[in-house]
Amino acid sequence: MSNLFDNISEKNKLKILRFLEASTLYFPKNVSIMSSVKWDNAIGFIEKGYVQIIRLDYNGNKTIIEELEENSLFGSTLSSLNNYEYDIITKEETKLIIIEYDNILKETNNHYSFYNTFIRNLLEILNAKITERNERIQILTKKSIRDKLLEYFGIISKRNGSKHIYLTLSYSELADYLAVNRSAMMRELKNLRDEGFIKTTSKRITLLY
Amino acid sequence: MSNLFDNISEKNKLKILRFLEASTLYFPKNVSIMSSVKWDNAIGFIEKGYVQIIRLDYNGNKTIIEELEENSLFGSTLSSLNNYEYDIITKEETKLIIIEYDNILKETNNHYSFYNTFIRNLLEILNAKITERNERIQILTKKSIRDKLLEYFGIISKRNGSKHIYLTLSYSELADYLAVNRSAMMRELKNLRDEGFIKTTSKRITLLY
DNA sequence: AAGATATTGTTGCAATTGCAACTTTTTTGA
DNA sequence: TCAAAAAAGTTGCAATTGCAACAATATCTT
Repeated sequence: MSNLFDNISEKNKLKILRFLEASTLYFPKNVSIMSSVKWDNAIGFIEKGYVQIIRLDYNGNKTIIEELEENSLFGSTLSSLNNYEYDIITKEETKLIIIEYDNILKETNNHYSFYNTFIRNLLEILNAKITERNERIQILTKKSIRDKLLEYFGIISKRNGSKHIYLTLSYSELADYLAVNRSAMMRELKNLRDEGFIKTTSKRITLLY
Repeated sequence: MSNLFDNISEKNKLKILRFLEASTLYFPKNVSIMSSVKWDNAIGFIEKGYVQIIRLDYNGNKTIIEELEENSLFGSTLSSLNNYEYDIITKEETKLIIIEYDNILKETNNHYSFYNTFIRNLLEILNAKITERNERIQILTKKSIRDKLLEYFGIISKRNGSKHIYLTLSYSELADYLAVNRSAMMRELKNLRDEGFIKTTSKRITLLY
């Protein structure tokens, strides 16, 4: 996964932040940062920490839209958070850099050759986001819980090049992610275990096929 | 929805296409264009026509990943089509412009002031794609067919600012899009009709809530 | 270390959904 | 224009899933 400042020196990074008129905010763990920022035209860059973008619908169903680790990018113009149903929650202490979107493409930026690298990184991050979404859609379009689980495991396994998977999500969160009932999912995991498709030890899963 | 050449004159558009070393291809209706192009580092721009990106899994389940109309952008680097399970099918006669991704960020491009506009358009298209995917995920994470339908209708209705919806997808395609069984979906539509939530006349739907 | 809180694991039962097998209607293309 | 193909519409039945209500573990937090 690409980083916004990949292949850019610390000195040039500071230069970029300066002419982007970026501001830096610090947040404690487990707080909403939705209301602290005017997101209409800003994007956020997580320099340190970990946050989740979640969605709560009228039924109280919770969906994790996105998990953002260190060096991830997110924001309204760049991923439509302009909806009151979304919330952004820090899961760790977080250092956030806010950038006004319109500043990204000011013509004067072009005078700096390293700015091309910055834009390339930005395009690559957006591309990675689309890929992520496509993977999620791939999973969600499976009709059975079993197929959703297998697709999820398959994607992770392929990504890491190993049949041994370590779950970063809790099982409750996984059920949310797959958009299925948690206990039905647990039941299906048991079936997969009983039928010899997988082996599990708490959050370690081995694919046996 | 933004276009790659918005706010760029025809003359400058041709200039851009020249230094991007773009090539143009023409396709008839209902053919796969997956194999005609080396997609590993190219993006495609649909100047004229209409294509669908679909996915066929091992069960034979078909999923429409994306529908691309005139002036849309798609491609491997920009949305991970590097998977043999995908196919791209023209649904109309199509004029396709192929651009090598690496050419997009050559430093010499910066000498042209209109190039900034081009990059801005590109960023906005990618952003729109992410938004689209988010909407789809929003729909797919609903647990019942009814809620999926209502979410879908709600999004379209909001987008057009009207309670009157015209379906561009056929009902079979809609079922694929929602990842549900077609006849179960038809049954649920009937229920919604009977319970007075919607009124339908073939592909025209009116929301009554 | 202990109480509080969150997560995991399990089950029965009802509701929803998928599937198959049709008929009817609409669209397509030679 | 007319036959063929595709899409829409229906239904019964079986399978899957969601839901509720637990008990058992694991994990915070003070």
